[in-house]
Amino acid sequence: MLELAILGLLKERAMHGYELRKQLGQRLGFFWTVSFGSLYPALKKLERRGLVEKFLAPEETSRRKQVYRITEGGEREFMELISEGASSAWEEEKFPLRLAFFAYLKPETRIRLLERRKAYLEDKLAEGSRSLNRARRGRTDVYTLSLMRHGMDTTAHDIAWLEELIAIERGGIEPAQPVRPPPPEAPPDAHAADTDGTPSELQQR
Amino acid sequence: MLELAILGLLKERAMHGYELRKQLGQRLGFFWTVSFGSLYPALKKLERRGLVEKFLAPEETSRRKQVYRITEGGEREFMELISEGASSAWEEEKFPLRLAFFAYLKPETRIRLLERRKAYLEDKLAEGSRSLNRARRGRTDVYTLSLMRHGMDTTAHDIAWLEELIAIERGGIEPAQPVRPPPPEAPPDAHAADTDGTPSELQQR
DNA sequence: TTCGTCATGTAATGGGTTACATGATTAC
DNA sequence: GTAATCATGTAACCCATTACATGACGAA
Repeated sequence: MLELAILGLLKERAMHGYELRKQLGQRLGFFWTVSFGSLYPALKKLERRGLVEKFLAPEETSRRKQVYRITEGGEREFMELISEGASSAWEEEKFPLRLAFFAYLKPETRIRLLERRKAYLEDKLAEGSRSLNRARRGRTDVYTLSLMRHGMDTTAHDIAWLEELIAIERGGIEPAQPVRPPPPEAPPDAHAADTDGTPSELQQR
Repeated sequence: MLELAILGLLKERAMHGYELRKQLGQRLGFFWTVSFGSLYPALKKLERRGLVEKFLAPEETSRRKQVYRITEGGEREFMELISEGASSAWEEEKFPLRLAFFAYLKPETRIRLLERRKAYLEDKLAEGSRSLNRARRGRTDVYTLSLMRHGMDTTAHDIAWLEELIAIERGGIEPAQPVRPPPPEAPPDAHAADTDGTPSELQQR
């Protein structure tokens, strides 16, 4: 989970740990936040595996920022993780993360994943409705019933959202536009790092 | 988390591990499922702490079912866990579980918890809208944007649901009605007066 | 007699968190 | 000069999971 997120963000541009976490918070904060206690070790582990590499920003900035950049192996790993990634139980938690990097996938793959997720939620919904009936026959308390109903509402809403996304994909509206990583590599201007990590130069120039 | 769930279920009636898991799946399956690999050890741990106790169903069933019953200490622990339970980050995951046992709480406590949760979600929503604006200014890809919007929609929906629950509580409609354990339940000789001090005095109104 | 489901457990591992420690830089 | 926030890290733990092992019981 964390690894996918890190690789995905580093794919856009090189960053140091602290910034990585900030970005994560801004983009996926709704579903997901990481603590430094897991971020830094994860970064080290990725480095040992050769999926990311440090490129210490030169003299300029004297502080010990550990700026990381994704390697080719990392790019490969990222693609594998995101397009299939031996994941299971269709993605209860992980799905949003995957979606956040959808722009890097081919349209067919996107559709396939969206459909898969949809099928999973539909199953869950069906199972939920069986449970709800059972619960109604027994005398389940109001709170549990309300909880079940709300869960089902939410799931139905999620399904509708997926359908919308699928329709857009199929409509070929092709809204995708991956953020392009800065040309081959750009160690020299590491100091160009913005003052506050806000996505001012998050795009291609 | 698991402990609260176990205690809550055992409060209704004595059960063995396998059954506990089934119940859990039926009632909270929408949010939550447990594996045996965590259930059994948790049960043992609770027993060591004296919060539940085994009462091997006599000769009758010869199989080695380990039937557990909640103790008085367990009841106390349960109440503590559910009404405050040093929980943090208002309950992202844990809240539904808490709600499932709301019937055991006093109306004021219920309202307090609902309000707290609501406030938390409102904060989150506000923070989300800040993130969304920021994201829109930079050129964030459509998928991330859609994800953010969907997350906010869902949260808004959750808030509305909480408001509804709060209104019901305040309306004094008092729908609460803890599941009462079916009389004596177990084989004839469950002795010990009754399964345990349970909801009879729970529903003080 | 074989299959499904009931029933209990352990060992290894995963994937994160909290709390702590340390220090540089910036803004007031 | 002091507080906030930037920045990195480690150690101890938590809470669960997967995979495995074992076996009883009922039904086809």
